[in-house]
Amino acid sequence: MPGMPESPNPQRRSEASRQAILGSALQLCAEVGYGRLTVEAIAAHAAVSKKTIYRWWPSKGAVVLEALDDTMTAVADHPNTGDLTADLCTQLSGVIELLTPPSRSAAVGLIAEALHDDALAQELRERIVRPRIANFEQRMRQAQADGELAADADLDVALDLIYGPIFHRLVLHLGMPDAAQLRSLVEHALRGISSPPATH
Amino acid sequence: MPGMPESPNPQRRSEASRQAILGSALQLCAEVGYGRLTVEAIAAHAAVSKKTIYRWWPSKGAVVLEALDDTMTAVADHPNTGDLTADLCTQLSGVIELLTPPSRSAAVGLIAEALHDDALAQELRERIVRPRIANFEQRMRQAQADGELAADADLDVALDLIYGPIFHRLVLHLGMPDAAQLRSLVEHALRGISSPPATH
Amino acid sequence: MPGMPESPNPQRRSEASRQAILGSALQLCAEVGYGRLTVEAIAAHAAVSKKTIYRWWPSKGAVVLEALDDTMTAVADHPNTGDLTADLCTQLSGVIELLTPPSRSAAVGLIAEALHDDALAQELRERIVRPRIANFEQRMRQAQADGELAADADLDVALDLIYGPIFHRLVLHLGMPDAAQLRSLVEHALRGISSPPATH
Amino acid sequence: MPGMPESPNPQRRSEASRQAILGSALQLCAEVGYGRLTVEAIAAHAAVSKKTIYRWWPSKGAVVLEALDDTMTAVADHPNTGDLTADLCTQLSGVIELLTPPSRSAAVGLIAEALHDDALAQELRERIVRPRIANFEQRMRQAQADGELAADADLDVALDLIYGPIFHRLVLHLGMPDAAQLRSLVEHALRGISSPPATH
DNA sequence: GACTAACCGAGACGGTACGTCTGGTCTTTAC
DNA sequence: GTAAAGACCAGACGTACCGTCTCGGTTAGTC
Repeated sequence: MPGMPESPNPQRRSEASRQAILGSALQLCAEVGYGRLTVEAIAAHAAVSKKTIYRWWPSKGAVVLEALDDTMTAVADHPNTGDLTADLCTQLSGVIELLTPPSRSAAVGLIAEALHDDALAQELRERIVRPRIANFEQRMRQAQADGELAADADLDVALDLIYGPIFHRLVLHLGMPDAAQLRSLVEHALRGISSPPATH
Repeated sequence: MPGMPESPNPQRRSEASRQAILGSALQLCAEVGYGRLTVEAIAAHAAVSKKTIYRWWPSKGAVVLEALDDTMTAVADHPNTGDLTADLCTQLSGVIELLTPPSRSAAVGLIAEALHDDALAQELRERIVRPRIANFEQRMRQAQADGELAADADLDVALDLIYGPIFHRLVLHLGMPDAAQLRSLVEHALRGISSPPATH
Repeated sequence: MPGMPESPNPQRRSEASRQAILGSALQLCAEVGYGRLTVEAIAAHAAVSKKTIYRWWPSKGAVVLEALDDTMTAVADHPNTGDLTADLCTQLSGVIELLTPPSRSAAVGLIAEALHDDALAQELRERIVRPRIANFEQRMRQAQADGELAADADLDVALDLIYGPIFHRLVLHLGMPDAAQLRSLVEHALRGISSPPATH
Repeated sequence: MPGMPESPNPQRRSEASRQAILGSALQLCAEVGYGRLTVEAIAAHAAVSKKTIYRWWPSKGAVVLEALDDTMTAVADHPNTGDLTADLCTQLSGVIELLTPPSRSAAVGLIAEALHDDALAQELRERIVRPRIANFEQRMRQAQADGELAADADLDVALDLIYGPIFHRLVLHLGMPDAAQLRSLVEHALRGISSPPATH
């Protein structure tokens, strides 16, 4: 029963207010950073009542998430040029851009907030993450069909090995990889999943 | 000149208060979660003046970081049984335990806060992360000496491939791997770094 | 443009909160004394946010002053039985009661605070003191019209001679006069002002 | 058993510290006003430990009282030129000077504090006020002997009528009298006490 | 001349209250 | 009946002083 907590009538909702709120959220997030972003400031900047925000979203995280979801549709999708390694590097570069710089990135702010807000975490996973994973798997299966990737490659492991390094570096503040490092990481990861590991 | 910002005289510092504060921080963090942890509550629980906390730490994040650092010394160090894969799994299990459950884990709270606090991020990296990386590299070099690992394996890539999956799953809320999945991940990762990838 | 510093909109003010705050202030003042009265305690006792107090009053003194003003309207007014001496004694007794005991009297606490808070002193004079002086002068002019008092008596001097002794005794802790002493003081004071002093 | 609470040995007391403390108290009081005067600031300004202050005085009020007592000895004593009215005006002018301006006067600060500190009030009365009253009565008795004042004049009433106006004006913030007003007040007061009032 | 008691400076400590800030709810008024 | 405006309760923030308490270092007075 998703969408349940909306008691007010969504049909009478002001689309103008919604747009103003989402836009203000992203803009302010870029200006002062997610941490210093407040519902108060969003309301003031969007010339909207705080009540209006709380009527439609449970928290500032939810606002930013919807804003991000809106702008991110069809962003960071996997290209398909026939060269899997290059395509993955391209897509990963897009993801890195989304997360840089961490202190001004709405996505990073959202990730941080979701770490102690289970409801937001769930929304983040279902609305933002899952679709990208699906898109990733689709591209990988294409690669298998094209013979670029072993047919028995474990796509779950692939996901972890390919995307892990970026988030590992993000949360431990080890610096994002440059293009060469990124390519090296992707190549090593692909090599790791190309066939089942030898068991002793 | 690290440690400089301490204007008060560290020699006259009350060790009892320090212990009470760090202990209370960890306990309350486990009880209510890092997000709902407050300096006020730490002070009350430790029977300590708020001033005493602010005298020695700049923020609640710094308190939790020091608490974590204290308790984590010699925790999560890399064992050496001669079986690299097993040892890595053992150590990774320890790390996973530290991060579970996310909403009650002090480490996860700290990670979240560091994402929008550059000073804290630096402290986190230097005091918590760097020593573990050094320990990891030491174990890996041992493995190379033992012939368990290719002598030319890139240890930076190894770090990303081995630890990446855990943090990837943490921040995108994909669930931590169980023992079998963990072993599979480690095996694939090790396979990925065992030799330079074939370039086409 | 008096009352200017109120930036919030006074029309939307909650009268219930105002009453609760003023009532709590007086009650707590009587219980613990003005010196130990805190804004924090007023807020807690009135079940009101501290912010609400600071929104409408600049200090605890201002709160107590308004509370006193509210309750004191039409209290300590000058009776008119046709016997000036008796009427003055009656009114002075009322004033003495307001100031007794000094350590529990809101009025005395206010007087003490106003001695080092110029803004409060001005409020005290204009809102509390001036109206009583006006009332006093009215009664005295009535006495002049009735022939009880010399028509050329200096009412400013009268004010000082009649009320001075009470405040003199209050601030130097010489004890308040009993009824007989009070009558004696009033009689001497009236005698002093009944005609211009002989100049040598 | 006065002087009892001094457990430390007064013989070993540092006179230099005592002087520094009393001097700093008066100076800071003049600079920032009694209300903003703190024990902390006195200690810092006198280059003295807070402990040393609390060892010898129970409160900041006691410090200021002693400082005042020290400097006020032989100040504000009653002159005797043979002209009672003039002498009283002279002495009253001295008192007024001590109380002006109220917000910077140590004496006024002390008066304010004593209004909610009974112990301080008692000290104030016994060490500062009583000696002045004795001195006043001595001068008045001299005037009676000289025939300047009726032999049966009530000196208690005289005290109230002569000093009352000043403290009345002080605490109700009505402004201090100028020389002419002061003389007028004194003349009226003296007239009031010159003989018992006519009773109807 | 060494001993020893205690006063001294310095300042960390447990506390209390301050006045400010933000979060999320509730009320009022205009459209 | 929805929305803007904004007052409200709640409570954490970081600061200022309070009065108490150790610390060494110094300075008497005693042996």
